[in-house]
Amino acid sequence: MFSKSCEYALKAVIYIATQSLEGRRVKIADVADSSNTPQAFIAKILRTLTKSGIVSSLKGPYGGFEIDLQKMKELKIGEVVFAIDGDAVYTSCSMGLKECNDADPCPMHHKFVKVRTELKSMLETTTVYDLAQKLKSGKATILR
Amino acid sequence: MFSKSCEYALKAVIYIATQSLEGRRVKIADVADSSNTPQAFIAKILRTLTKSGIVSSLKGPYGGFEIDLQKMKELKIGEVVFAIDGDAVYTSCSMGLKECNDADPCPMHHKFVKVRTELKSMLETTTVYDLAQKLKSGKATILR
DNA sequence: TTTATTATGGATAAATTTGTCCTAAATAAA
DNA sequence: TTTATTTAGGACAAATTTATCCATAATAAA
Repeated sequence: MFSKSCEYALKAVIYIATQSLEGRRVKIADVADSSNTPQAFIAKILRTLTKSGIVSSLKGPYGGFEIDLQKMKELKIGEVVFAIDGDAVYTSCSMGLKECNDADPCPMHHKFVKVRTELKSMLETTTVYDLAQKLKSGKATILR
Repeated sequence: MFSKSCEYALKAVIYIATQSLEGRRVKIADVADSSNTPQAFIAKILRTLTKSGIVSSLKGPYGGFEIDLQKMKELKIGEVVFAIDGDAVYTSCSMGLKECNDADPCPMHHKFVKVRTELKSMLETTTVYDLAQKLKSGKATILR
């Protein structure tokens, strides 16, 4: 569904959000440990997320990553997915056709669009804040 | 969503079905041309589909691939997806957790399951015959 | 101002997926 | 039985994704 990079990004963003809720900035090593992702790899992904304005970063001692409360309440997980995987989830054809749309569809198009629309709406309505709450409350996990 | 191999498989199976409806067995080169897939690669995928019993093959002159009418009416596209990509579509966690289920979910689990259930039901109710009809009638394309 | 700390960035490596090529085996027709 | 045709199978190559490593830049505290 999503690339591995994107899966890592989602975990990282949600973890950073939980820590920001507690007023803590988190280091790369922290993120890697707490989201079970390879450190050097998640570091690279975090760069992308920083450039995209999804998280903010600070170098040096007491530095690290954070997401402010206002931001995480507005931030939809779809934006994280888009930052890493682009618009493939929204536009790509289930059979891999370059162009596939209502006017000129592949055989699966109409059925597939229904599912994709539901996915899209899920991604566009779920906020990072929502998910961070679930993680923080212990109702969900990010490890394993 | 699906692997490229799986996309190719779907196109190939639907194409073979349309030809079987016309009473024609199709050669690998045919399938490759008509579904816009690399020949040697689709050949390998067809082997898997043959082993899985999704299509049947015959060697030698006048040989090729086919799917009988009864079979294509029963065959759900989910079976094709499963033959190539395994059960990832049905079971894999959106955040990549090894285990993720109702009892021990990732933060996105409950929302994701809804989408996945819809996808699953689509895959389990759509037959190859349905899609072959769409292609045959010109209401859909498999090229581009 | 120096030092320790932490993100940034680029080069490179490993793993996986995608794609190609060649030979063998089976089959139908002549 | 021989030949042409077509799938089967395995080895190998290219491309992409995932992952690691090391040097640099920025920052806070001493």
